[in-house]
Amino acid sequence: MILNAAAEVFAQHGFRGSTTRRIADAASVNEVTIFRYFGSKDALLQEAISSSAGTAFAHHLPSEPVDPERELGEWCTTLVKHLHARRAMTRKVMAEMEERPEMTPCAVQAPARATHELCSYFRKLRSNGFTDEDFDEIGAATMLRGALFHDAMARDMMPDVFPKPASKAAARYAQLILRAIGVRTGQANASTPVGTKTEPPTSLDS
Amino acid sequence: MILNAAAEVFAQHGFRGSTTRRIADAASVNEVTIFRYFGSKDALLQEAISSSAGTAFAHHLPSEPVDPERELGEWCTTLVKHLHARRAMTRKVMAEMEERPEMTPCAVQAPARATHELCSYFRKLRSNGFTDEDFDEIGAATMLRGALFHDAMARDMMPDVFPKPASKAAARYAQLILRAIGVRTGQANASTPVGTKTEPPTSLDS
DNA sequence: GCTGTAAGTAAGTAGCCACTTGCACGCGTC
DNA sequence: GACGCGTGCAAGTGGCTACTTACTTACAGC
Repeated sequence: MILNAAAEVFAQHGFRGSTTRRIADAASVNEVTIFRYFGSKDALLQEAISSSAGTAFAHHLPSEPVDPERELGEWCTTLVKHLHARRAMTRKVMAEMEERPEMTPCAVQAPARATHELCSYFRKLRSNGFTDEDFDEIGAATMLRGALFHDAMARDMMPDVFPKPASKAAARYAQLILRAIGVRTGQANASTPVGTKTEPPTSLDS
Repeated sequence: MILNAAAEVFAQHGFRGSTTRRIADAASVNEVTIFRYFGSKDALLQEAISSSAGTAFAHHLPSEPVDPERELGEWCTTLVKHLHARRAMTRKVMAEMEERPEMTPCAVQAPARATHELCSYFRKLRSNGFTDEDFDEIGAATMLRGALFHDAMARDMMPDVFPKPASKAAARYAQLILRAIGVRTGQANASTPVGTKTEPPTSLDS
């Protein structure tokens, strides 16, 4: 399908690098077919990107918290996987924002929804007595989302400065944010599990 | 100066959008001069980017913590300003990483140093008795850096989901991470200051 | 005044780009 | 078998791009 091919080529090469020839090759159609269907490269990529961004993140936080550490940990882990799978596309859209601002609105909806969901979960935590602190849920939600976003986007550029293993990092961020808003978590605070010890931070640049 | 002009054009338009003509115009020199000096567009941009990334982040955390909330808050605030000022360049470098991996190494040094500095500050906090928890300092440092990075990169794309005002967000992240690692902070936990109340999160999508 | 050097100017080359045109082929319908 | 329809193919257009060449101008030191 042409749209999928266009989205993949865009994720790899960005707007200017997504030549109609490359997209046609990736979609195994003739270059002319693209213009017959979509009229122009701009229209094709616009549609490809928004249809690709439309693929929503399905996993939801429970409406009534039961085991915050587990629930939030799982949610964060799947969200990071989702973000990581789309990191190439996200990077390109963010880089192209200044030149092509018409791309952004669709790309922004998903993260906005996620932050919103986090906010109301945090509020539920407070109203259900998991914490008695009067914390700022927007700040906490944004901070957690920031950590997840950063991990998904930047880990492959500089793997040395991220907590390992990658599969457990998201749960650790979740634990930290729960502690920050005064929710008691099971273990002390995520000391490194035995056998997968992270190297001492003094050797970061090795 | 040609290098500065090239860095600016690249930050605005990315690699493929940085035509030698554009750079020459921005630098107010003749296009041919560029080739006489640098030989090729690739060489010019490579040099421009690494020289621009070389501008280090000067502000340092104290080697002996005294007032963690203030010290860390100020450090985070200036770091976010620094990241924010360079956000266009950072976005482009990240987007171009897959196609031009030779750009990344220089862009990665600064954030690695910052994380490293955070780590040792956190360790000092523990050894100096500001907290008695056995927290994972790499996780905490990365989380904080992630929040700052995310704020600097994404706030202008989706300002609605970030804590306001922007100038105080960094200090709030700092407060949250301190709470997460068990350091007592002055006020409860950053309830919104009177008069700049953030809107209720239910109206996020308005 | 001569010379070397740094810079500008004008023109051109070869290649890629988005996009267009015209024509051919195959396939299902009536 | 005529028709419409979807698609492929070949070729071409005008514009941009990196980069080159050949020549000119301006200035500084001797």
